[in-house]
Amino acid sequence: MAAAQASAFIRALAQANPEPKPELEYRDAFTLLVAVVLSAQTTDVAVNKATATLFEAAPDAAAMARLGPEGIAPHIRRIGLWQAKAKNVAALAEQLLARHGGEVPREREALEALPGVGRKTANVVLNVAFGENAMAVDTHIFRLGNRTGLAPGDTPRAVEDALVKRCPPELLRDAHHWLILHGRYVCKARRPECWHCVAREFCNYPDKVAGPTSG
DNA sequence: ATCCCGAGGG
DNA sequence: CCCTCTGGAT
Repeated sequence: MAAAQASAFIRALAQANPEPKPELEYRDAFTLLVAVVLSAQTTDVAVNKATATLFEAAPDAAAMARLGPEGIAPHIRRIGLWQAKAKNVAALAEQLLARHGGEVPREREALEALPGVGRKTANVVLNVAFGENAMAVDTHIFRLGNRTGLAPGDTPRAVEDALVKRCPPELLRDAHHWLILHGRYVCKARRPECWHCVAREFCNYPDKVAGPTSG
């Protein structure tokens, strides 16, 4: 897909969603970071429920560190991998205090050095919370990038690089939400619903699904 | 059965 | 590259 077509693809999503409602509701760096750390192999809805009570008990790194794994666990028992995540989040809060004055660092290296934080989580925080030139690639965006031709690549990193290169810079931040929501609800893994896709005319997917009964 | 906004370790 | 950690929705 040419660069111009990639821009048109993303602009079509933008026009359809002037005020995108993110699945994970947080834009503040600390709450977003914790929410994303909790989100592996779990639905966004479950994470939002868990974090609602968790952040009431511990709205910042200091409070979260005080809570500790045993204090965190009861809030997140309904989500997958909660035992490891309770430890990670507690350790994460402690390191934020010990090494970053209780704030979330803005540097990729510092972010990825935190327990439970890999490249994907770091990219979400860099992009969504800090507005940096980064793009997180999850399973949805990976699939969408390849299927549509928007950002092809055989590794998440390759898809990431293609997206950062092709997305208009001023749209990069919100594109994260647009793409992930589009991947979840329209360009789905099993039955992509091409018949009401707003970017259909810019998509290279060869077998565009015609209607609900054809998939 | 299969999937979900992964990271860490072998 | 592979595996494991884990629960809930569909």
